[in-house]
Amino acid sequence: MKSDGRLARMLHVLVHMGLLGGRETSERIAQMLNTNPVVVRRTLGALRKHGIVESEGGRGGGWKLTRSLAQITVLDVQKALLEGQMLPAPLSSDHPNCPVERASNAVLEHAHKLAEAELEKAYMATTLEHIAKTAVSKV
Amino acid sequence: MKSDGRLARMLHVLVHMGLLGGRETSERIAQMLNTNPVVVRRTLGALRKHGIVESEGGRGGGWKLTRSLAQITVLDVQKALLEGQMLPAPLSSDHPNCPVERASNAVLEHAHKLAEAELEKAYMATTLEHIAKTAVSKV
DNA sequence: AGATACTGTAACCAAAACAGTTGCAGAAAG
DNA sequence: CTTTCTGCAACTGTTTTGGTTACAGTATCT
Repeated sequence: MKSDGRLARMLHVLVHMGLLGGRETSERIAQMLNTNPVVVRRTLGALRKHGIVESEGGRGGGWKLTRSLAQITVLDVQKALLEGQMLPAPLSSDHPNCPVERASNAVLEHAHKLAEAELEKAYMATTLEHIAKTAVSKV
Repeated sequence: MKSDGRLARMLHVLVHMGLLGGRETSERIAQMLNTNPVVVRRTLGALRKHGIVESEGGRGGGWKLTRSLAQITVLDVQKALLEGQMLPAPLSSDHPNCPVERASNAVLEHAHKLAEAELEKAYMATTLEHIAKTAVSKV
């Protein structure tokens, strides 16, 4: 399974933005992430749609958090990045009428729903401020 | 995120094999899954390495379960198909020494471990016989 | 007004993972 | 010694993420 690094990268950069306090350009954020300004705009754009950050064009523009680190949970960020389910069950659809396939799929779906609930619970319980404090205390 | 259909397909076909009782060729299994004999051999090959099925070459050969459906759990099948972790945390590794990145990664890792434990528990609690009975009762 | 410093977005290419396909070597039964 | 199987390598297609280039739009400064 392929891991999608966007969540980790966004957590990383949002915490930095919160700690710095001001507005940051895509260029500077890209340097924080060892990547490209366009990738940053692409990904932060998804967060903007969900009201987590706001952007301003033109000279002196850039990106800023719309609320404090304490008011943003990991789940907020994840939901902004994901279109669909967080942990979709990998079902088969080769024979939709086969009762065996349906029974297998039902088992997988149930298990994934349990795991997803656990993941969501953990994500919801963690704010970006918590991450920031952990990081600072370990410097 | 991309869903890997191998687990669902293998559950499907293993239950069929268990219900039929005998030896099945890659050709017939491929028809059950609407796919190709080579894909079947490739995937069942992973299960053979873990002792879940055995194969015989030559005329009259094919694939057979090594134990009963009641003695195979979904987790057994999943472990046979997966090399690494079941639910790897999608971490970032852009700045390994940055305490913020490390704190973000730690949070993600912890949450995924909880979810993975839940998934593993559900997989371990479900045998293929359970799937077979569910399917048969719903015919 | 016009240069400058930003974002927004489209259009590509690259890499990774799973799936599908062809081709052929090897083995076992008839 | 032919037929019927598996085993395996090699190639292609597809999807998803990431990286890059290019260019249009916008706000600020002089």
